[in-house]
Amino acid sequence: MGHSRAEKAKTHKRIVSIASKKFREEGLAGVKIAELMKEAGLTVGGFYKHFDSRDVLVAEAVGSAFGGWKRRVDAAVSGGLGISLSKMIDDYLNTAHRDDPGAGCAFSALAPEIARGDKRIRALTTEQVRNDIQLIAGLLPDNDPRTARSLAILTFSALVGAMSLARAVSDQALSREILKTVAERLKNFVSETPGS
Amino acid sequence: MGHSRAEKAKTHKRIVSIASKKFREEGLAGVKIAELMKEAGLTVGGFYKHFDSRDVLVAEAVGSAFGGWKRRVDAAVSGGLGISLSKMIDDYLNTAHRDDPGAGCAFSALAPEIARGDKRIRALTTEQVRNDIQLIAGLLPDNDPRTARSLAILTFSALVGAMSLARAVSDQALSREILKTVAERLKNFVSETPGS
DNA sequence: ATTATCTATAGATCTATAGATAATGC
DNA sequence: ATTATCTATAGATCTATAGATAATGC
Repeated sequence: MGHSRAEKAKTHKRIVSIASKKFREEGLAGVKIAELMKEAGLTVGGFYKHFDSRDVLVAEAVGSAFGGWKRRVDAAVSGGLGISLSKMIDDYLNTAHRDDPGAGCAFSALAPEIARGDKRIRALTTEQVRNDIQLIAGLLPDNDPRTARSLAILTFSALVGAMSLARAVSDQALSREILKTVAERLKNFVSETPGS
Repeated sequence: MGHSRAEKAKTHKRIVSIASKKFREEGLAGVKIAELMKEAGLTVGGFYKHFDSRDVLVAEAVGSAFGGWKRRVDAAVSGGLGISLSKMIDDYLNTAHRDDPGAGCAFSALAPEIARGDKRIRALTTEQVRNDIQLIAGLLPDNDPRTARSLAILTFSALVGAMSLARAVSDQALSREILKTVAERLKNFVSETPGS
């Protein structure tokens, strides 16, 4: 017991990171504080020196999940020679992402619970949706900005919906069909749509 | 106390109906049995003569939510002169549906919780997804069956994703933009896509 | 002296059950 | 006699807090 402030900051980040993963895996309501702290190598008692309440952690962890996804895409965009929309779609709609929600998109894992969430979470979410729409629009072939935005919104919706459905069904063939079909259709669609 | 068997059957249906609504509104984890029974005009004690466990009710209520949606679409299809895809899209992607999840589509309200659910719920869900894909494919202009199925899967995914996102964001203008844009794009898309 | 974490627990809540009550249905 | 519902509660669980402990940091 009794650690430095630097260590406390590290601990804080570790708790948030684990929570972010667990919330996406088990839902915002499904994660217990004691369990979470244990996974972080700590005990329940310490929790409230890090967060005023459970809800504060939820907001921080959801924000962290958004941040992780953003960093990942940003890295892909600026890292190599940029990322194509096609690559982004394949990076999203695959079975690895489907089977590891804890490391994946927070929208497909948590959207309905976020919709029931408090102001803070929904504000974070609004900002993130705006960012993602612009990000996808930027990856589209050079349509006029309005068309690009509109196609980006459709693409984003289809990605989130396809992953949600692919996870909800128990038949693996149907699940894969959903991922594959939506990926193909989105790629064709976007490249073929005329500029208005 | 002490009622007829016919009344018990009615009571059972009433509990399931209220549960189905509440689960879509508050999530599968958010509904308390005592609260639910009170809304049905009953008390907690009677619950377990109707359901072996809470999970049994969840499965029945999710099935009921699917059934309700199916009846609604079936009625629309056979009722008038049939329903167009365009009508169906508008019937789904509007603010009334967004603001009343309890009476709406179970996928956009519950998909991530269903994905974490038990076998029974996921089996029900698989069947329902299959039905909905076929239903949407049947509403599409006469493409070949494969194309129709593929477009139906994209359409279904986009509907569910758009509603999920529209509910998750707090900015009303953005929320409406998502609904409106996806509705328009889907309508254009489907009518313009060549038969392969 | 301050504080990061721990142990222990109060208080609230939720599922499920036991036993009582008042009807139905043979 | 059977049973649909009620009242009451046991048992489990979860959030949050109180007070102790062992470090840091002035």
